[in-house]
Amino acid sequence: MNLTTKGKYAVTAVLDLAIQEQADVSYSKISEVAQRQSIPAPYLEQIFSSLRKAEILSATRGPKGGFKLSRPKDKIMIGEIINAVERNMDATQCSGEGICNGGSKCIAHNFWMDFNDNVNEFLMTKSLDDVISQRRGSVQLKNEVLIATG
Amino acid sequence: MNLTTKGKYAVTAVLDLAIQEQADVSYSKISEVAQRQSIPAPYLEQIFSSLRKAEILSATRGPKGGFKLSRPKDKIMIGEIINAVERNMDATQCSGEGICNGGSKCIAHNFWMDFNDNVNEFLMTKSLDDVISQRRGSVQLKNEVLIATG
DNA sequence: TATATTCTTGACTAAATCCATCAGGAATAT
DNA sequence: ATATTCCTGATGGATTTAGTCAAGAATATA
Repeated sequence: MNLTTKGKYAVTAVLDLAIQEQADVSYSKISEVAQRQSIPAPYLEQIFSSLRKAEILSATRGPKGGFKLSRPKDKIMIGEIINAVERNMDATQCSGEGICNGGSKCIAHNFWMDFNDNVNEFLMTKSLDDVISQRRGSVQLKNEVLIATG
Repeated sequence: MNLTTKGKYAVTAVLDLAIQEQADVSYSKISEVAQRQSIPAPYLEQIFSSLRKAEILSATRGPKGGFKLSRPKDKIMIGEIINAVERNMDATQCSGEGICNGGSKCIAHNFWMDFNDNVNEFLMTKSLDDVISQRRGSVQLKNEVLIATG
């Protein structure tokens, strides 16, 4: 599994756009976002390019142009952002193909599949809105009911 | 966050030792484990060295020597193994120090902390025994009650 | 229309990290 | 003694990461 600076920058930058949207700013320039979030601007250029291709952001060129979210902030999941810019979020050694020990599954294969499920469940159920609102434990997982004990 | 071949080899190799133990084999040689699990032997040497220092494995030298688990297999958690050999399993950009945006916390900081908690909870509640027994959903998480709906 | 502005694309690079290999030494069983 | 096995540290090639840079295309505005 891989979660690099690139993916973290991506999440931070998209969160920035979501916050701008809350403040009624529609388009933000790369240079603005880069400065606010301490991200190298030319690097953010690359990252936003991927996010636009993944239809998470939309862009217009020229003066007053920039980037904005392509969907409401409760409809964009953190996992989407990461998948758009990261190379490989799979934990299995064999990319899920089950050939991790000489053509067959290694003894840890199913464990890493479960781990993948866990990570994906977490990342795909957290929206930009959830993160901005600092909501914790607000997501009701499949087959589970949350009961406060403290 | 980082989960590399090294960490995956480590988990596989320790699972191998746990399975050997079940078959009443006490000590296994590096070369044996390496061959069974398709892991380069000199690399596994490095890995086992770290695991011994972390007191997950114990070793004896000489003929009939080798490695074995230092504890029962239900008392060794997968997360321990990974922590012993991987460089950095922290997802925050600032190693948790809260200096990810010019001295203060970036807007994604708390999210990555939650993500860390999620991953650690998963990895630290799965023992070698759990994985070998293919148990799924057997772990009751804090503040949660599992209720089958299907 | 001219111009400044902003995204768009692709090539490029230094540094870091990963994934090992290898050699020589130390301990131990027989 | 000797063979066996772990122990340690140095080394190195390949890959990936984390950016930089330059030239071009689209757009708003005067």
